[in-house]
Amino acid sequence: MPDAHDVLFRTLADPTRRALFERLCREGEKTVGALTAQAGVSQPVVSKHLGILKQAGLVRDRHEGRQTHYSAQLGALAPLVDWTREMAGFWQSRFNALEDLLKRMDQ
Amino acid sequence: MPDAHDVLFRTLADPTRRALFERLCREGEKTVGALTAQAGVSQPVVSKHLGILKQAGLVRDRHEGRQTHYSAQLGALAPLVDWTREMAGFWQSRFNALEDLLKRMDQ
DNA sequence: AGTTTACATAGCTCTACAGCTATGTATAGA
DNA sequence: TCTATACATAGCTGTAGAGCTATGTAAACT
Repeated sequence: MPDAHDVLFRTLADPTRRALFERLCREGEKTVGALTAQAGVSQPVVSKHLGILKQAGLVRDRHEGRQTHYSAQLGALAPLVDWTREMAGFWQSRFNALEDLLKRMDQ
Repeated sequence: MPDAHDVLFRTLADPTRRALFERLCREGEKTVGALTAQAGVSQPVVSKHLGILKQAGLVRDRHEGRQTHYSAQLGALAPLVDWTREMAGFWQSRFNALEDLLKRMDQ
């Protein structure tokens, strides 16, 4: 039974799938057709990726007639942020190459 | 040519490899032997994973006699943090399920 | 009812890669 | 120098999964 980090990393590791998620983040809700038009892969492949993103909790779907609208669920990224913070935390007292990183995280 | 995000996500997607990186973050510098003893896979596999982590910039190696000491390079996680922040940014004006996330990121 | 459109599912192939064992290389010790 | 130790590399096998085409399902339109 893979943990939350596992699912997130594995889901986002595929470039095509990550690109779909990024588009949904940037441009908001999109239909499968609209996503397919720019994805560079076939419609079944897009549907499959969206299914995997949905399983990971990264997207929601909304049915409207025969269209399905997908949208990103940003909250699902929380475990990833936590993991990064945790790794950074372990290191906090060791090096200072991480100052850059912490500056980024704290904005 | 895969970009930095691609390399990071793909590198961290493997559980065995991510576990190695996590141990190096938690416990600091370790030899290949010490890592192998707890990894649950053979020594060549550990060496291979460490090589991949090194290529991704996530670890450094230091040779001392016939031992090789590996240590985590936290700075390499920066692109991942930036990516997450970017995705969050795109959404900032859309939903507020992300308030949780931003709270975490800003500490 | 029949057709078209939108998406999902099924079934296949092919490649990437994680794991193994065996071997190579280099350092430490006898 | 000969052996033992520590790690890296080579070569192989098995499997997960990303892509495809073909087909299924369901809604809109005529």
